[in-house]
Amino acid sequence: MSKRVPNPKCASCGSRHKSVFCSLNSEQLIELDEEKSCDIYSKGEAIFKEGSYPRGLFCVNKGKVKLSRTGAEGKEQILRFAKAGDVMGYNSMLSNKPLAATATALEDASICFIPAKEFFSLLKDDPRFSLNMLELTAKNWHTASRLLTDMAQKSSKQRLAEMLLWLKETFGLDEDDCIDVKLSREEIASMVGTATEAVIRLLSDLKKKGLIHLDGKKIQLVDIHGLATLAELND
Amino acid sequence: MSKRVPNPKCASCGSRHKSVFCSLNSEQLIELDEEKSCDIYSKGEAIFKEGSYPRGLFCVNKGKVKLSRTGAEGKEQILRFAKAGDVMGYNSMLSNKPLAATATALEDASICFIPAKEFFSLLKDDPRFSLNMLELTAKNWHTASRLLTDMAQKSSKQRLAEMLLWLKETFGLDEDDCIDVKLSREEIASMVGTATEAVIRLLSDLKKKGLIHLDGKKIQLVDIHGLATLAELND
DNA sequence: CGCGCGATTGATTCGGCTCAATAACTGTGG
DNA sequence: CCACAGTTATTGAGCCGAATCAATCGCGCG
Repeated sequence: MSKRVPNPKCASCGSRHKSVFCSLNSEQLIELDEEKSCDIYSKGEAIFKEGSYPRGLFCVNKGKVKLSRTGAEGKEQILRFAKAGDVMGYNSMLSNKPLAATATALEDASICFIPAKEFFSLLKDDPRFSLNMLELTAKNWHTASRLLTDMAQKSSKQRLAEMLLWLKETFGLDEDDCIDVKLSREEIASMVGTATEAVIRLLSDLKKKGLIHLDGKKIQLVDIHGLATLAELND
Repeated sequence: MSKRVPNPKCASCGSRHKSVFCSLNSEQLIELDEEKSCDIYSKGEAIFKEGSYPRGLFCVNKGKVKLSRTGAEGKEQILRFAKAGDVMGYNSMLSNKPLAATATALEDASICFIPAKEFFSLLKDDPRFSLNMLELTAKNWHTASRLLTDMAQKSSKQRLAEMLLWLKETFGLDEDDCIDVKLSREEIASMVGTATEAVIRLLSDLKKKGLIHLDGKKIQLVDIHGLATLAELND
């Protein structure tokens, strides 16, 4: 399945400056290059699975990844996404708990792997890296607390509108204002926390109201402000 | 409202060894004692409010605190609780975002306040403290991801059973196997993410099934294993 | 002892889930 | 390049959990 490939160099990684590794010096980057490895995962392939213990940190070099959790009846719940420059698996290593989520490639992706030893050595020796990681985990909490509140209090229509805006923030829009990621209706449903059929009906509803346009998996955001209003207020 | 009181000493704080401060040496503890302050908040009083920026870290010395967030229509959603030894407000400081939650004393509480400067100085100079904080924020994520999945997928009855077990884990049981915290039905509802009336009906349901006993605000857990089964499986 | 908020119960409504049937689409091999 | 098989998307009907609204009860507190 996954295929080992030559390491891309951290120093020339376009995403480094937006990542937790932004503060590393060239010496640290060279060490990282020596210790890490890199694999290609094809679309749909699992990078790691919830419940297991990771031996290191995963960092997305290229591609899009969904992080999801399997609920009581085997139903998937998407927790977040990762794209180039994002790291995964750190929560599990830091808390010494099994991985809370499964990571799956949404498209062919190249993922670097940094052994735990190297990760902890950075944490111990570089306070700036520690602070970056703390900032990252703290932001996660901020996002999670909002999601939790929304999930508990908002209607599925509001949540869908919100998720569309979230996808826009995460992946951006292409030249046609379409959300730049391909997700199945089922995957959207497991973000919103509802049934696939409901997503289809709600999307078609939003289209009818002129807030979005649909063309297969492509979702064009027509009225972003309208979506935001819908997500906040009721109906 | 809140009343400044003489600082309790960190070194003699019964909760220190279970807290993020467990690794501090006596010198660091003395410095902490000098920098911090301590206030008494009475039941129902707000310790801090979501949306504002904290000037430091809050640490519960005595008492129980709920951390909640106000949703779109002013409805409260309880995110977590804090008790002696727990710290609050760090996510906001670390991510430089406004506080995501409001902290309210559930009973008269004594809360220490550690100025941001001192907090960041500890983070910078003591890698063990950084690691403790990282472990804490990472565990938060683990909990939040489970809550999120449950909120999205489980029935309100299952969530209620789960919350009762969660309260047991957090606050423990008294000599009568009653959950050792007093919450209104409304507060329970804003944990579970449902309406007050629903909580009442569901609690009475659990009582009928012999899983719990009720006596006013006191909730006695009769069949913990049964509750756990209910929380996991369907109905 | 009475007031008022929190708790409880009942009736009704509605959103959203489930089940079922069809249609559109994707990739695969002939 | 087309036919086929297996998904994935869509639509419809019916049902159920849970929210809402309304009324009463009971307990704690002043």
